[in-house]
Amino acid sequence: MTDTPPAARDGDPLDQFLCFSVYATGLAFNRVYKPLLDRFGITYPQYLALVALRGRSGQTVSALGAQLHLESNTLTPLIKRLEAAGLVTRTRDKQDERVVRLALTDAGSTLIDDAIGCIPAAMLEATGMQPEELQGLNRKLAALGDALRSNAQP
Amino acid sequence: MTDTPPAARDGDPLDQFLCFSVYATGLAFNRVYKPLLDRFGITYPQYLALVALRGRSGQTVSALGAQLHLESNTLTPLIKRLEAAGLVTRTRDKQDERVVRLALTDAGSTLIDDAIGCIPAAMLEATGMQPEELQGLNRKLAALGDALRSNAQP
DNA sequence: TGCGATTAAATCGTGCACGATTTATATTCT
DNA sequence: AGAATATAAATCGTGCACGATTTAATCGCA
Repeated sequence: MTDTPPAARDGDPLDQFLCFSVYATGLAFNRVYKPLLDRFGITYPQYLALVALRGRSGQTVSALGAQLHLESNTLTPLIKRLEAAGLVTRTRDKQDERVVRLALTDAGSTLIDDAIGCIPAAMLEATGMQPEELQGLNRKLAALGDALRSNAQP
Repeated sequence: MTDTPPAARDGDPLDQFLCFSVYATGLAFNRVYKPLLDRFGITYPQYLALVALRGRSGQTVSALGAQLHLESNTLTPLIKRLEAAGLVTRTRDKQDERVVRLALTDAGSTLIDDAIGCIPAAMLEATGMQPEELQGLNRKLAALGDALRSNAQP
C-alpha cells in the first residue's frame, strides 16, 4: 500500500449519499455535453432552454421556468444571452405588458434541430448503457425530483 | 382547454432526457438542503467537502478534488471560505511545498458531526422513499457517472 | 550541476443558481 | 374611479463550476 489513496482503500464516504451521486453525475453530464455544445456555441442550460422552446413559440418566461424549474432571476440573463446570439426573440405581450413571450428565431430553430439530430445519440453512446435501462433510471429520478420539490419550502 | 399550459397538455419534451432529470433533481436536492444547511452557515458544496474531510485529516487539495470530482480552480476559493469560517485549516506540506494539506478544526469537526447527525435523516424523510430504493438508485447513478467520466475528454 | 519538464495550487473571466429586492403592469374591492 | 394588492419580469450580490493561464516548487536526466 505504498501510494494507494485513502478513498481507494476504504471507500469514499460520499459514495453513500444519493445526493452526491446526483450532484457528481450532473457534473459528469456537463463535461460530456460541453465539447458537443461548444460546436453550437451554447451552454448546457441554454441547450435545455432551446429544447423547451422548440415548437412552442410564444411561451412566457414563467412557463419556461416551470419546465426548467428555474425562476426569472436565473432565466432573464440566460434568455438575454440567447437573444444576443440571435437564437431567441423576447416580446412584451400586448394584452398584458408584464409578460414577455419567447420564440425561437429561424437560426435558433435550425440550431436546436441540428443539435437534437446528433447530441442525444452521442450522449447515449457516452453512457455505454441500454436505452431501456436509462429510461428506467429517468423515471425513478423524475419521481425523486417530484418528491423533493413537493417537500421543499414553498 | 381554456388555460391549460402546453406542458401539461402534451408533456414536457425535456422529461424524455435523463440528463434533465439528473439536472433538475440536483436543483431539487439543493433546495431541500439549503434551509437545513443555512442553520450551520454552510453551502451544499461546502457540506460535501466537510463530509469528505471528516476523519481524514491531512488530505491534499487534489485528493479532496478526486473525491468531489472538482479541481483546484473550484476548490481553492471554497476551502478559503471554510478557512475564513474557522472550520478548516490549510497548511503547506513541509516536504513538498507545492501541496496544501487540509484538516478540520475542532469547530469544523463538531459542526459536521452535528450536521451528519440530523441532515441525512431529514433528507430521507424529504424523499418519501424507502432506503433500499434510494440505495439502488444510488448504485445505478454512480455507475452512470463513472461511465460518463470514463468517456469524457481527458 | 543545472535546466527543461512536470506537478500542485492559485488566479482570472464567464455563466449559472438563488435569495432578496425592485419596477412596472394588472386586478380587486370598496 | 382610486387605493391596496397581486403578479411578471428584471436587478443585484454571493458562491459554484470550469476553461485557460500563472506561479511556484519538484523532478529528471544529460
